Amino acid sequence: MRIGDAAATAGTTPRALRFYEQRGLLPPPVRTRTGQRTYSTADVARVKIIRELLSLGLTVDDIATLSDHLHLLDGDTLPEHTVPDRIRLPQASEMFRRRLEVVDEHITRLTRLRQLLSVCHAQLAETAPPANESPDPARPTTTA
Amino acid sequence: MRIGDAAATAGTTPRALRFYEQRGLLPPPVRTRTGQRTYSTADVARVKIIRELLSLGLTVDDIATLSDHLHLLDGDTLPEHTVPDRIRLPQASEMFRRRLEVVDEHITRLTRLRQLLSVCHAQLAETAPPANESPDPARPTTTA
DNA sequence: CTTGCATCTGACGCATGGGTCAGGGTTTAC
DNA sequence: GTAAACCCTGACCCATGCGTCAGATGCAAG
Repeated sequence: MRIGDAAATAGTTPRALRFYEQRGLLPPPVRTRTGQRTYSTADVARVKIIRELLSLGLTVDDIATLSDHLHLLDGDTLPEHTVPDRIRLPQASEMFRRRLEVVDEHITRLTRLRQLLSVCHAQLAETAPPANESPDPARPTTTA
Repeated sequence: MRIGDAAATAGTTPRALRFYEQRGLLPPPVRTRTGQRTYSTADVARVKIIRELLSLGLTVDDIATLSDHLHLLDGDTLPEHTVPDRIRLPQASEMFRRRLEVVDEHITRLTRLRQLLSVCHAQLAETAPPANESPDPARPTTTA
């Protein structure tokens, strides 16, 4: 599978795959002797995971730090590629901790923002002719 | 009050104030006849609100759209400056609705991410020699 | 063999929220 | 009166996550 198909299958673009590779999110893929990248379905799966993590708010650098442990997620079965060292494990663990803190903080902030927006919205509805309003959707759908 | 003091009082920099002004978050301030900007305490209050909203994740453009309604928040008492029209009210209301949706979505995503991180962290702790771990911080501190 | 799409590398572009000069006037303090 | 500190505008710089072009090959089809 060459880069175009791989990218399409993963729901992204060739450019993104090269970018991920360059930034260490993806192992350097097997090349044909003429230099064309070839990807396996495992590679594609990994790309999907990467996209998921990005969409969740992790940065490229975060994911690069994690790249040797991505197999902990879903069906990703790619071998570790950059470093086999256990030395970075505590570091990764630290990163998780810090990330968790940041995420918790974000959630807190967003919850406050939500409240604020909803107050503004309500006040606006009072002073303005009611156009088309949705009844206050109460609290965030923490259904996840 | 000139720009330096105003910025310092609001906890930011002169550059930021000029930037907010340029992007329509702040009304063009009164100038001395030599062209220096002067700010009132109301202006400063508004800057604080702007910073709060930014820190909550609103973009500059969002806040610009809201700028005529910022007085709904806190003690902001600046007059509306760009448009007195009521025409944009429904639009602003729409914006609030959409923003609320986006925020809710973010909260949902972040909550998922949080869970994911916490799983990874736990698995890492299993396979790795326990260096220095914090006991799983459970759920986001929704203390706000 | 030739056409035409896919791929290669390298480099510059975009939006965000400002930081940081550069080159020149203003205000304040001694 | 003169230096220090502040302010002015305009312009370029940073990191992120790619998009987009340019010029050169590669590959599959007729």
